[in-house]
Amino acid sequence: MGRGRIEIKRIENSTNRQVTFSKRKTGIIKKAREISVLCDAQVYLVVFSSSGKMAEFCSDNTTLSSMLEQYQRHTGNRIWEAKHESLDAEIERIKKENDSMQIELRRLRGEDIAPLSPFELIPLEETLQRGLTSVREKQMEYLRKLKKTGKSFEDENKKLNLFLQQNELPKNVDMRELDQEYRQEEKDYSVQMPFSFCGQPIQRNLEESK
Amino acid sequence: MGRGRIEIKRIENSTNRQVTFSKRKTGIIKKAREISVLCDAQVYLVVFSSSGKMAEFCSDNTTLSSMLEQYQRHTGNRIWEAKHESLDAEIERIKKENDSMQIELRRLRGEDIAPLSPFELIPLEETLQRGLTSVREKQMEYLRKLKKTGKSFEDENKKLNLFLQQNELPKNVDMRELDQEYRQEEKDYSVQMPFSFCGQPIQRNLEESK
DNA sequence: AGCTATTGATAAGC
DNA sequence: TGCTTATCAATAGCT
Repeated sequence: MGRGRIEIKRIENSTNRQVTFSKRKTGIIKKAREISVLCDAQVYLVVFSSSGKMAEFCSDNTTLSSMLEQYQRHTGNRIWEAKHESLDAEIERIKKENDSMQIELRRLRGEDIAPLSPFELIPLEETLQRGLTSVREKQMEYLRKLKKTGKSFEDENKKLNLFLQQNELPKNVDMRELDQEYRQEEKDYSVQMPFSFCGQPIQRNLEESK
Repeated sequence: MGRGRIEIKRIENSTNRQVTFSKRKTGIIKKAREISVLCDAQVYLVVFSSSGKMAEFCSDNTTLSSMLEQYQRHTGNRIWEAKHESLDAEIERIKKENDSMQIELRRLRGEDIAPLSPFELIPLEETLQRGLTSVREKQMEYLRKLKKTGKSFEDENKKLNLFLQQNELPKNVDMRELDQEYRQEEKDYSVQMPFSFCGQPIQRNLEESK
């Protein structure tokens, strides 16, 4: 239907293709409207050109969603079910990951270890020991840096007290005393000495030396 | 286009309407195929006749779902997205939970603690210390139970060696010697003594006492 | 379902 | 894109 018949195959000239798309798009949408009016039919049509332009037609008194519901009722297909399922699967996967992390976290905190066998306790203990060693190493590093810069310990002490107050921990600890403690114990702090104030003996020592 | 032009309005004669639907349905689907091939376009078309018959066309290399996704990307409309939004939100929530657990786990293992301030190290250390205490308490419990039941230590020793072998840890440790060690240190094991064999001095002791 | 006169869509050109 | 026009395609009405 035009000046010469054309073969129905991809139009290679891009400009030509676009022009034809534009014309035929108008045509097919007109056809869609006509059949919907003439035959009292429900019609939905979308077209995307190769360059990404979109055009749609939806018959009056209908929406795309109602159309899709009808489609599903008719075919039994589940259009969005596929995506739904993949989302469900991902949730399942992440939840599992979550659970195992939760369990490991609790065990590292020493909770829920009752059902563990002695053989399971060993790697747990080692992990904790390594973590503790690493943390204390880091703490020593801070202490050494503080000493080196010669920065006033008083400022740090104030900050520390503020922090301890906020965290409901023992107050009035002097950083210099802490440092003294550490210098005595530095040789094997990594395994033996807790840096924080969770042990009674250490707290007593600090208070006595005030 | 036929024997006389027709007005585009609902065809009242039901039979006629169905006939026209059938003919035009064929026509519009042909048009749909043509535009999709000629213009390399993606096309989706559904029609429902007033009597409930359905026909659809979907261009090659596409599916209705992919079409709809494209539609949504284009229009920003949410067709089925409402149903998925809650799932997406849950995934987001769990992932966040996951991330923070991951971070805490790594810190408890002593990894990624470089950016932590001294004040952040303190509660971390306390948690580790508590965990370690708890784990060692549990280990002592097992040792006490073993002693009480009078069960042969040899069996346990074999099991332990097997385990250590599998985990590439020091071998040939006798549970009885371990127990000796612990009895000496039991009073303050919870803070001081590692149960496992990560410290050189302890290993030497074990070997010396053999 | 076919047939065909007739209108409708559109390819090519501007 | 929009308009024009020569042509081909779709289809209304009939059988």
